[in-house]
Amino acid sequence: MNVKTLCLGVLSLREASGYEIKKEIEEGLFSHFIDASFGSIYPALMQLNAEGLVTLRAEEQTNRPDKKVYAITEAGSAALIKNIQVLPARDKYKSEFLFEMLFQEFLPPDFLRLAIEKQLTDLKEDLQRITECRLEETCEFGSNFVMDYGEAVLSAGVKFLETKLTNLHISSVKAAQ
Amino acid sequence: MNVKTLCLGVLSLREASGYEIKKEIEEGLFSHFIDASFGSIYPALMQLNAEGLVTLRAEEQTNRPDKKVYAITEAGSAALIKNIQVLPARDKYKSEFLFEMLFQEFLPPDFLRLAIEKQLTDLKEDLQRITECRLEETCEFGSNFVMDYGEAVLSAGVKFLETKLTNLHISSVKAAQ
DNA sequence: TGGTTCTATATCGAGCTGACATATATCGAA
DNA sequence: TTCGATATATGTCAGCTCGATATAGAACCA
Repeated sequence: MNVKTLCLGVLSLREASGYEIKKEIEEGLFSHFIDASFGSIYPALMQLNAEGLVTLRAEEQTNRPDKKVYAITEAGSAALIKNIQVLPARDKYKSEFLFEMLFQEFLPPDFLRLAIEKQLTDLKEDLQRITECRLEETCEFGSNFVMDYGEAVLSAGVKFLETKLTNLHISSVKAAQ
Repeated sequence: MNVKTLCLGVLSLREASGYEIKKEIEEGLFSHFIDASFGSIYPALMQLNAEGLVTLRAEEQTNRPDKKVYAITEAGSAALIKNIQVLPARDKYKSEFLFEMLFQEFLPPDFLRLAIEKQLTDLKEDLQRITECRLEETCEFGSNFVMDYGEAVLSAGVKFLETKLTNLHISSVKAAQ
């Protein structure tokens, strides 16, 4: 699965500019399970346009570069549907946090606590974003599935880390006594 | 966090060849939260060697290319400890599965079930690998933290998907009646 | 008035993946 | 017994992606 298919996915919900696609990926429904940068989105849109899978309409704006609004074509929809009918590749999960935790014996206690608190904040932000997505009633069939899955997994992480933090607190109080 | 730091991390546990590092990343403790290919591991090891962060010993083998065994140096350990004392970047999670689920209204019911079953199998395989890691008593301070976190999150995913599959079954039976 | 953030497009070096090439050993199935 | 698959073992390379950077005006707050 590449950025081109991802763009087709976003454009199948509504037409959008490259900038708006990036925002959808960062803040919207897609944010929990996919990422892409401008450096891959813009070339992908140009290619999709060349292949006839999207159309391009330049929206004039006073004193700004034209907003290039892309819309999916029928061929694009067909390509999307074809691309998603492939057994999904294994999830890819990269976590510097867990890497650092593996070597926590070499970390100063204060830093350890700070790192765990950051991870907790990140997870809670993700959960918050899901809550916001639920309020914006854009709910298709699949979006509830995705949001419920995300909520289940993220909540489990939050619960685990909160317990760990409490234990850390207790043991540091004990050590001080 | 790059592949060089990752290699230092693995080598801090025991000396290993590039091939063995890859295996550790695929099957061992690191598998839950990091990935790297030969195309990045071999160049990383060469660079680390050039920088004096690891040493290289060629182990002769009959009828096979020499096994190049790398070991971390003191400078390497220092570099590792320095590199992990940076607040971790946000977790990166990429899931083709969830992308497909978002558009599940366009998927044939049989494929939908198959995709969910594959995801479930993948998650259970990950859980199984954690169980195996627990048996091999290589447990450092941090490894329990990492394994417990992984178990918490993966179990939540499994539980969610099993419920979904049951519901799918019920609704397809109802539809058949 | 000045600083920060937002809208908006685009490029590019560096890093990484996934596929391929190479070579041998081992082990089960046809 | 032969054939294919899997495992050991190192390495290259095209192509994809990230993250930083460039550009530039708008909006907003202090």
